[in-house]
Amino acid sequence: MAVKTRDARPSDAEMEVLKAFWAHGDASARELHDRLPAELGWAYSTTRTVLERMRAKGLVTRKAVHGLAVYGAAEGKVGLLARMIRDFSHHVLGVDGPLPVSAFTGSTILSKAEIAELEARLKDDAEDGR
Amino acid sequence: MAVKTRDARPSDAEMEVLKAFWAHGDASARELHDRLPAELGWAYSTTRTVLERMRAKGLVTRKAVHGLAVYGAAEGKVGLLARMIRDFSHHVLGVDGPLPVSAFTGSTILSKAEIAELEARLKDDAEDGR
DNA sequence: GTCCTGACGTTACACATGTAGCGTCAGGGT
DNA sequence: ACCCTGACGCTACATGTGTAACGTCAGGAC
Repeated sequence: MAVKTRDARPSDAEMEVLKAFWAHGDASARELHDRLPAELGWAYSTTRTVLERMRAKGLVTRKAVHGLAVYGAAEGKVGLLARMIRDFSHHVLGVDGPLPVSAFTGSTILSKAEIAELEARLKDDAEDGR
Repeated sequence: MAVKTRDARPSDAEMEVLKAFWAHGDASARELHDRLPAELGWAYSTTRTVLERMRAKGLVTRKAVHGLAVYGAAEGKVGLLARMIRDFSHHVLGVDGPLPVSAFTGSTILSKAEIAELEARLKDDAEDGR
């Protein structure tokens, strides 16, 4: 519970990586690269650099499995998205109060249950993240 | 209607400027600077630089009024926000279809009418902005 | 034992962004 | 006529981001 994954705002490229982790779980750099959408057109080295930077920022974790480096998202999808949504709403839309997430029903990366959880979080912790 | 204000995604700092324009209308660099929230702590020169970069990107317009440079938002609040929301939703949340904006009712920078318009736009043009 | 291959770490480089200073020129005050 | 002030244009510089190559080392192929 003492996860102090405080801020760390993922960039666009980083979001792609996170989505891949959320969708298919932890992976080695090579596996991750292979599962990233081909449209990105990244070179393998690009994938690795992005990954390494994310590790530096604490966005992904890394553990050695039989000597192979395996990465994974450091923070859960819902938690991170809650923060990002709050940020966006506040800062771009000027919305302050708790906002209904009813809007995101069509999400391809969130299940019904996750949306419910997301809603709960957005309603909840509005006064802690620095 | 041939406004081709295509993309141009405003950064955080740029959003501050746009919000100021939307809230109080066109202004000279000095006026704009004075009306920006003091919490930003920008130096006047910073305001001017941001403004100039925005002009380069086509985010703001500039006209000389009696020799004084007066700037203004190039694109309407609703239009720009519609694009930003679509972007965010798609890219961060993986939402594709038309999304209900019902969520943004608490916005301090959007009126009821504007939210309605926003909703219309989000529903509408989903296939043009390259 | 030698060599190839793939994983790793390190470094590079261009452009965006946040933040700000310097030099110049014109108009108004005295 | 001269100087001050403010507006403008340019330049600067650190950090973030997108994108990628180079060099090294270990384990398996032969």
